[in-house]
Amino acid sequence: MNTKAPAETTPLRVTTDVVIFTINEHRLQLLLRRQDGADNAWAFPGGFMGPDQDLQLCALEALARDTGISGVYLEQLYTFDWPDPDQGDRVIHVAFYALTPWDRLQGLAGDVNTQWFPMDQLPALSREQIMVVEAAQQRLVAKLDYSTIAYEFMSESFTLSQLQAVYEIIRREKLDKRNFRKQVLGLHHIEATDKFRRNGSHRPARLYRKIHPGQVTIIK
Amino acid sequence: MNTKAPAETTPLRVTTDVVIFTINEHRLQLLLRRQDGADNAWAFPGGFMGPDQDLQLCALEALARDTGISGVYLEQLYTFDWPDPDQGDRVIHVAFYALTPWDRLQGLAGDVNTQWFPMDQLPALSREQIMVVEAAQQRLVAKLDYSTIAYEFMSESFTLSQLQAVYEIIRREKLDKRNFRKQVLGLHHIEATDKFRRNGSHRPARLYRKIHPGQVTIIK
DNA sequence: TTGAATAAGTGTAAGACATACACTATCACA
DNA sequence: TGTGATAGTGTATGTCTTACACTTATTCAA
Repeated sequence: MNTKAPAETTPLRVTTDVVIFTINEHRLQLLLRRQDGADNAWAFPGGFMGPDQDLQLCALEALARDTGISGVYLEQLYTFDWPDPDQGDRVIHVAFYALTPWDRLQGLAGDVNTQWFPMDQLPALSREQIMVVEAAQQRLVAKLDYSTIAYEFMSESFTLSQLQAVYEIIRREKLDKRNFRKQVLGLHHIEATDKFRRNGSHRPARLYRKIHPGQVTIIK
Repeated sequence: MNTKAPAETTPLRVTTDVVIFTINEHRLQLLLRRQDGADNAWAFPGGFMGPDQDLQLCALEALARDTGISGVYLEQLYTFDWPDPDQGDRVIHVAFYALTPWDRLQGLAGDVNTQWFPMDQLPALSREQIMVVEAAQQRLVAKLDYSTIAYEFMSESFTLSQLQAVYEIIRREKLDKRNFRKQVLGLHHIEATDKFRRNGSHRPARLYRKIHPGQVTIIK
C-alpha cells in the first residue's frame, strides 16, 4: 500500500501470461499461440491489462479469446518483470497457470494459431518464457502432493488407473498400484460410481467421481 | 508473453508492498509506516515502480528508504489489483514479505514514521491490507515446515531453545523439546559451536550456527 | 469353447517416521 | 549449600510408508 502522489509515479504496461496444461497421449502438454506477425515465434495466451480489468479476469478473457477455452482451473503463479523485446522498456508479466482435462477441449473454436506441445517437445522459447514454464511445472509438481489439483485434469468420471497415470506423468515416475489406491481412497475426495469403463480385452475398470467437484483443496 | 501493439495497451501504476516480520518480546511483529499526510493511517513499506527498475530491487530500495533495513530475506508473495482509494483507478500491488532477526535492527535510522506492531495488536488496516498480511502469515507458517526459512529470524548464533521459540510463536503451539531437537539436528542444517549463552541463573545453553548461512533451502 | 492376452483389483508384513513422556545437569543467587 | 530456573538427554508405542504377487473379468482368435 503506497500513497505517494501520482505525479511521482511512472505507469507501466502489465500483461497476464497463461501457461495452460493438459494431459493427452500420456504426456503433459502446453498450449502456445503464434506471436502476431511472427511465423515461428510462440507466446503464451494472455493479454495486456486495462485499468478497469481484474488480473484474474484479464487472464481468463485472454484465454477465451486466444483459445476458446473457459471454465478451467486458474491460479496466479508469479510476477516477472522483463524488458519488452520490441520496445526495450519494462513490462510486468503476471503469470498464471491453468489446467484442463483434454476431453473438454474437443470442438473448441481453437484458433489456427494455437497449438498444443508436449513438454519435452516445446518449440524454441526465450529464456524468460522458459523460466515461466519451469515455474509453472514446479508448482504443479509440488501441488500434486498437498492439494487435490490432479482432479483438474480428470473428466467428470474416471478410473483409478487414469488418475494414477496423471500422477505418474507429472511426477515422471512409476507408482505402486496398491499403495496409490490405498492413499487416494483414504482421503475420501472421490467416491466409486456403479459404472464401469470397458475398453480393450480385459476386465473393465470401475469409474469414480469427485465428491466436491470444482474445488481444489489443500490436503493434510 | 504478449506482443500486441502498444497502442492498444493502457499503462498502469505498479507498486511493491513489503510485509516485513521480525520476532521480538516473544511475539511475531510487523513493520508499518505512517501514510504520508495521514496521522492514523498505516501502510506497508513499498514504492511505485519505474520503467527501469526491477521488482525485487524496487521492494528492497523502498524498504531501505522507509526503514533503513537492508540485507534481509525477501520473497515475492502475490500480486493484487485493487482500486486506488485516492484516485479510483486500478493499482497493481506486487506484495513481498521479508524476515529479519530483531537484533539486526538495532541502531538503524528508523524513521519516526515507522513502527513495529505485534500481529495481535495491529492498528486499523484496510480490507486489502489485511488480505496481504494474512497471505504473508500463511506463507510463513507453510514455509516453516518445508524450508529453512526459520533461520532468517535468528542471529548468527543461537540456542536451540531460541529456535524452538521461533517455531512456537509462528505456529502458535507448544512443541516437545526432545522431538524438536531430534528433528532439527537430524536435518544437518545447523552445527554446534563451542560457545555457550549464559543468561540467568541456570545451566548455560549451547550456541549453534547455520552451516550454510544466507541460504533458504527446501527441505524433503 | 477354450486358451491367451491384457489391464483391474486386492492384503500383508517390515521398516521408517512421529509422538508421548520424566528425569538429571549446570548455573546464579540468597 | 539449598533453591529456582532453564538446558539437555533416550526409549517405547503408534502411525504412516513401502515393497511385493496373485486372482479376476473381459476380448479375441484359434
